[in-house]
Amino acid sequence: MSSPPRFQAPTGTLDVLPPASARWEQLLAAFATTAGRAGYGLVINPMFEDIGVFLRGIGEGSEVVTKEMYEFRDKGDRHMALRPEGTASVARAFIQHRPGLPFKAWYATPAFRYERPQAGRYRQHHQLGLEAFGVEDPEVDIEVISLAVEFYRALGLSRISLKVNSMGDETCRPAYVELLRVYLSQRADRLCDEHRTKFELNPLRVLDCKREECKSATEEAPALTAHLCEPCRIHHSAVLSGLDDLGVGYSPEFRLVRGFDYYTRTTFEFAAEALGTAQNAAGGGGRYDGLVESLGGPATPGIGFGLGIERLLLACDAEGAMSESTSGLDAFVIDVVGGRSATLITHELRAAGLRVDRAFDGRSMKSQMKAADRSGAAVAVIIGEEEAAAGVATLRPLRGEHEQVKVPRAEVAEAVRRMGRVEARP
RNA sequence: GUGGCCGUAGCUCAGUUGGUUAGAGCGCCAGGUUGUGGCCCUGGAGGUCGGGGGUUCAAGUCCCCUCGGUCACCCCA
Repeated sequence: MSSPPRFQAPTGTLDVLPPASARWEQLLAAFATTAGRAGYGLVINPMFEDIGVFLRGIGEGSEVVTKEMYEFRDKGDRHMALRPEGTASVARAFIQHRPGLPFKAWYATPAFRYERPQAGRYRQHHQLGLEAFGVEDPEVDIEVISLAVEFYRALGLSRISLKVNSMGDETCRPAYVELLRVYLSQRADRLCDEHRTKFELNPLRVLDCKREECKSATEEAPALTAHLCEPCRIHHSAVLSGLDDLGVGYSPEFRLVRGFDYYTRTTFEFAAEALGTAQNAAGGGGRYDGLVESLGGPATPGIGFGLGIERLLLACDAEGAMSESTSGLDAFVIDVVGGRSATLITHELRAAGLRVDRAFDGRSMKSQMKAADRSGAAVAVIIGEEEAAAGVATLRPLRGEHEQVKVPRAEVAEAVRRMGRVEARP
């Protein structure tokens, strides 16, 4: 019947179909709840922007921007790009609309990066994130980090580790980078092949290098956290003590260098320890006090957090968290007298707030019963010749110990509710 | 962008040293059971063997190219 598919999802993209998509719904609902409870409102943003938003926002020192961005010219010859992450365009919207401060927002968005796909890495992935603009107080850093922790916990994930660092600011970072540059130049021969010649470009990257040579060469390297200016030092220690006070476990990690240029002061990253794959970052974020200004807005501090849905679900799989649930249908209507009764009854039951499906195409009772069984519904509502003549419906429980009963048409909704409630569904 | 491994039915796979009309299990549809799902039995639908080219009397099987998947590097969610 079918020839080989002419079209398929582009490399590195994913189709998420039911029933697997049910977990996406749960995940989104859980995130909306966590963020909403803390006063963060949903922001819906374009998936593409003038490319400058990302070049100036995320920065040209980031490979996500220089090598991986989907860029194009539209029919008006505007140079656009698909968003590679969420924060820069939320910042752009903040500048454009000037909402009152603090501006606390959350988002769910696809993100696009042209890379070779592998476990937990796609060309289109989906991010959940939240941002707080206009607050310099370290207490908001603690809020953002703890909301992330709370979200992981809400999903039932336990093997998530947290690393925290500070990137300093424009006062203390340049001096530190120079210090690191000198340190590295004295040990250049011990660095990995790539960084031996390129460490000058971005010395911070060497700290993050996974190769053994770089790791051992930087073991004794000066830490930025030890060279922060006084305001950054006070900020950083307030964040750490706040996490302590909330009982949030973390490890300080002076090697933690995140991929976007906009970070200042607090940066953090969550790793899913249950994932044995190379891509185990389950989320991360940090403070970006210079971002709004670099996009042409008023100097406004900010901090945010983002995570990738696909990767988070892999972590859930690895931990056995958030397993797929059944359909949750309350009833399945079977009609062997033409199908119109099913139309009327499903309509009534749905209006009564029940979740109800049915079969079409006038199939045999046996076939409809099979469909009812497969649907996961708790109860089959059967209309045959007898029921149609008598103005009743037969209710047959599909799980559990109830007896099959006949009820008047007007009482079907109530009877379905009764039958479904008593049987605890797994 | 670089490298390893892998592409046979919707899914998981078998297919001998190249040898007739390519198989199984699960799933799907129908029947056994003309008013009852799950278990069982029977039957059916479903494949241009990822695509293209080549070698050969003969290719799912060998060779080349290509597309896709997967894992790793790199980078990150």
